Amino acid sequence: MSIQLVTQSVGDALVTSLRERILADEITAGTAVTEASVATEYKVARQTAKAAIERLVGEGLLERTAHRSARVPMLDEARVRDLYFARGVIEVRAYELLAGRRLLTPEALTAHEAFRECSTNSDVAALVQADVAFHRALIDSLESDRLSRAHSVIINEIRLCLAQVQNAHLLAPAEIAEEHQTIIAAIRDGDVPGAGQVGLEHLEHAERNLLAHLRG
Amino acid sequence: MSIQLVTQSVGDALVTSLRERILADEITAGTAVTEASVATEYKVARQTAKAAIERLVGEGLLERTAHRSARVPMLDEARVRDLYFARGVIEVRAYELLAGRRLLTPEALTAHEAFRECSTNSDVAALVQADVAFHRALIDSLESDRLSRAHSVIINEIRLCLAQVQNAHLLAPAEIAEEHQTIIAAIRDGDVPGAGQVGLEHLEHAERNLLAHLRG
DNA sequence: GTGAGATAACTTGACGAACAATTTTCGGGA
DNA sequence: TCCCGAAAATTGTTCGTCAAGTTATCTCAC
Repeated sequence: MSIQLVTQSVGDALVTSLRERILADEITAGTAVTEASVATEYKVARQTAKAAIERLVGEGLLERTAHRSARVPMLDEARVRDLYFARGVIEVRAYELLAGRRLLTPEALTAHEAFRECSTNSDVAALVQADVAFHRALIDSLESDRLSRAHSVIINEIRLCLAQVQNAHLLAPAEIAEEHQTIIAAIRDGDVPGAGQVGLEHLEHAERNLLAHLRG
Repeated sequence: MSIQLVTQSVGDALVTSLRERILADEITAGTAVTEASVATEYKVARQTAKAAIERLVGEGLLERTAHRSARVPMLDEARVRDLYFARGVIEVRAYELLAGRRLLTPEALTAHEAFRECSTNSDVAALVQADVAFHRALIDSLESDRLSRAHSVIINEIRLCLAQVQNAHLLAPAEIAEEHQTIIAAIRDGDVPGAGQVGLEHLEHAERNLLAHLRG
């Protein structure tokens, strides 16, 4: 048995890099992401750039219509509502299932602690990252590839929204940490409806803040 | 205001055609779907075929690892379990929400009637199609693009499983129609936990039948 | 000056050919 | 029979080209 190496094709690396840059708000919403510009920037063929853009369109991180350049989608109210609604459908049921099994993985608890530690300093990007990691860890606990994948797509698009309002301090870290704690407590107690309820409130809270900032 | 024409690029049409053929079990599991074969079959460039294959891989309808040909994934127990689990997370919560709103669209009711009519004759493919249409209509009632999309991906992969056991009559049409009826009734009555419960049982029923056939 | 229409520039859609890297297949030798 | 190396097949990636559609620009009539 030989030792396995982890390799990555140019195309995969390109997608990864672009995704990171988009989620970091380094590629801002509205600006055109043309196949040619990506190709020259990364010194790859236009075909390769095209393929990467198409994959990101599939993930919802870029938008495009025929014969027009791809753009990072603009943050708008309908989008935020739809994203949080879809996310809620998945997460609420997931938390209920976790509570039913009293299932709290070390990963989830570690992610919770990590968020807590992050919440003392004020680096917004790191905070968003830790928050996402916590929710992702809970979903991953159910060990369903398909569910994790569906959740991940939605979460990434939400990260996009959060990135676009990064400057605004619409996050009260301590409060969020507390809400996370109540979710964990409900799961630990096997409180099925409670886990769904506090999970839902946590999401509604975040959605309200985001919408308020969008209008104000 | 000019009249809008519906056009479709070669690539889109190619994806659509391949998807239909895969879901119709015309492209059987295990057989290689090479870029070259698709290109020559449809008389398109290899790049075009490659892009189409990549999109289908993204949908879970094809599987591929680096430098190896894409194949329709093989039906296996873990896959069925994962698919029905993920589907359940989405549909159960969706039915609860529909019940909470007492929301039954004409489309959903029409789809239910269509399935009923289908259930008298014995065309398995049409039956699967009608069943999928019913569940899709219920999810679409929530009018969330993201949720419908996530659900659609999972449903398509389930259709793949059903296609592979098409010969087996693991469906009791009348029974399924009855279960659909109970879901509708629960939603109409605003019975939130009931809607989730009967929805879950309906899915578990289908999953059990599929798993039993897989082993037997 | 302004608006409409023609024109040019830009961008994507699709194709063909080519070469490298990797996997699979196959045939021959121990 | 089993293993190994060569050949074939397949994907990864690039370049160049043309067509088709979109956006910007410019001109000209009013």
